[in-house]
Amino acid sequence: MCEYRPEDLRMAELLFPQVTKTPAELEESRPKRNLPEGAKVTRFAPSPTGFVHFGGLFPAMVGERLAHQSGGVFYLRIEDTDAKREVEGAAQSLIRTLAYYGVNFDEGVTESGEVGDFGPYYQSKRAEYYHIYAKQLVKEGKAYPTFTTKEEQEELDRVDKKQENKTKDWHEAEAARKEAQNAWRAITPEEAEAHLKAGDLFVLRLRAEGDAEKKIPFTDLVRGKLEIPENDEDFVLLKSDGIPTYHFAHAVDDHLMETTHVVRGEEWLPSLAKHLMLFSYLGFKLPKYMHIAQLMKLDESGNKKKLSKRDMGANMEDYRRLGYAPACVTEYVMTLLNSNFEEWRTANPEKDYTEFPFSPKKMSVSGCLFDLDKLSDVSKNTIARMSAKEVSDGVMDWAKDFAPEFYAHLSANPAMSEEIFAIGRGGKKPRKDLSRWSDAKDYMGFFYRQYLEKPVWEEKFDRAEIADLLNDYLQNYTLDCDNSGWFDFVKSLAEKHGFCPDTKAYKADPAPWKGSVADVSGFLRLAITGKNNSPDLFTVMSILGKEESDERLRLAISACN
RNA sequence: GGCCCGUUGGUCAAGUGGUUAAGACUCCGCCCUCUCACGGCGGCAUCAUGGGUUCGAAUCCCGUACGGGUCACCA
Repeated sequence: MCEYRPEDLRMAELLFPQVTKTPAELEESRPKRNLPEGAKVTRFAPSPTGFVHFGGLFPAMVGERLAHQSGGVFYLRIEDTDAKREVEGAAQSLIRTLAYYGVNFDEGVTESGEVGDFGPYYQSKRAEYYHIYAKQLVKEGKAYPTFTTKEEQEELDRVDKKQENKTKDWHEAEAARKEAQNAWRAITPEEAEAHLKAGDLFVLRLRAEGDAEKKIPFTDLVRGKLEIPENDEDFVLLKSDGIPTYHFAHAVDDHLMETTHVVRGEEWLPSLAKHLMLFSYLGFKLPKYMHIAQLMKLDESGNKKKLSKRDMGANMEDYRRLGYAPACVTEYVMTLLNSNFEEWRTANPEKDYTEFPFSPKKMSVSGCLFDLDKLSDVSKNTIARMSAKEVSDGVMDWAKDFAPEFYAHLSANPAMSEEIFAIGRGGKKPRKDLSRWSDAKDYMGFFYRQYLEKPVWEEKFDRAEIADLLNDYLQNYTLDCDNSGWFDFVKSLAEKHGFCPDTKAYKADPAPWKGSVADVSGFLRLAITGKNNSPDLFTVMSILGKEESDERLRLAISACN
């Protein structure tokens, strides 16, 4: 078992003189999870390079659901292994944004610091652990260093890899890779020592004994059975600054943190072979994998493309500004995650979405298009299920930050705002007027005198006639009755002025009439709300009160001239 | 270019060898109705393609096309 070759031992000492522990000793000193059977441990492991976008909320919610629905643990690990790309404060804003959408962590990096026994949860603080395993791999002859001088390194840093890939000659690149791989594999401890003395930098590479022609059967929890070629690439484990690459960090961290289910985007599928090899070389138990489909958008030429950070609507902060309630967004994400969610929702309108039995197997394998229309629809339904208070609070909360003037009106009389949002709420056929908080002003702004528009009368009616009618109404109406009593009054008023009280009769034979009761209601509506559409007029006037209604009628009458 | 993954209406999709190929969104029409919103009814429109296997294929196999991903000391 411990039959190491002397040159490998020598190499290990040369490269990692500071490492004294063995993996076994390390693991002995680490805590172990003690979770019930079936409890899943998942993580969200972003690199702190910017804001959370839709494509990030996706896997985060999957991990959260999986863990919490099984009584397990969901933790946040920050993959800050690339100092060059790191953005100041990204981790904190990410935590806040996810919390806003109800994605909360049990463990890991939090706003108030690190929580949990399996830390550190910043990869940049875990160098010690990576080096212990790295040294072990060198001892076993499964890893070797390749050296570059500082100058060569600077040159490499200058290359824009993305650009290079576009114009690359793939055959040439592959041949060069193989050649370099073979040359460096033969490095002796003596050569390494000379490089180290010269101050050269090294990266540690895995000695990959794989054959790309051979396929490994693999089962992904989302995608089912897959065939992946064995890894034959001596990929980098440790960069020249001693910090691990994603691949190595993934293996070490998810092993030590006892992750049971790795949830990540399907862009990782091509590197899965590397991870299988690493786990096997390190003797780690392989976690279950879920590679979830990317969210797509339509580009100019009509092709689907990965939704990127730059895209409009990708930044989760945008949704707050645009007035989408977090509950609406999570609801929409759930419909994308599991297509039977909508059916479940119809059957369980009052339940929290966390009660839905989420299933990885029901996730789509092909990337779906982000659909704003659908989001709006889901939002309307979600808001329709909320209480008047929730809606009123939601609108106010939004307006406070993004429409201060509107907020001033709302907050001056929150009770009235709640009364307004109570219109048509509840019951079997609730109104669905709002898909976003920002729709509120258009919908109910007219309640506030400042937003009341001047009536624009229809040309086909005589202004004097309208004024006369409104005047008659003003002198004789009462709100001291119920809706149907009020409408009976409107009908009688209509008839008195030569308007048909029955719209059906009017449609059948309009000739004897000036118009119908619908037109009369229209005059009143325009006078009271300044608009052609509004919720039920009687309710609107009741909320406004007799005094304000009277005043508006007077204003409208004077606008008839 | 190599490798991997995918392809059911405009969008999201159900579907696992026999279905009139669900449902939701969008759009259109009608009904309800004092307007709007809601609700009800109806309509448009789908198995990428060519070969097999089978009594029978959206479903299984092979090829083709198309789309996506990936091939860094980025994650």
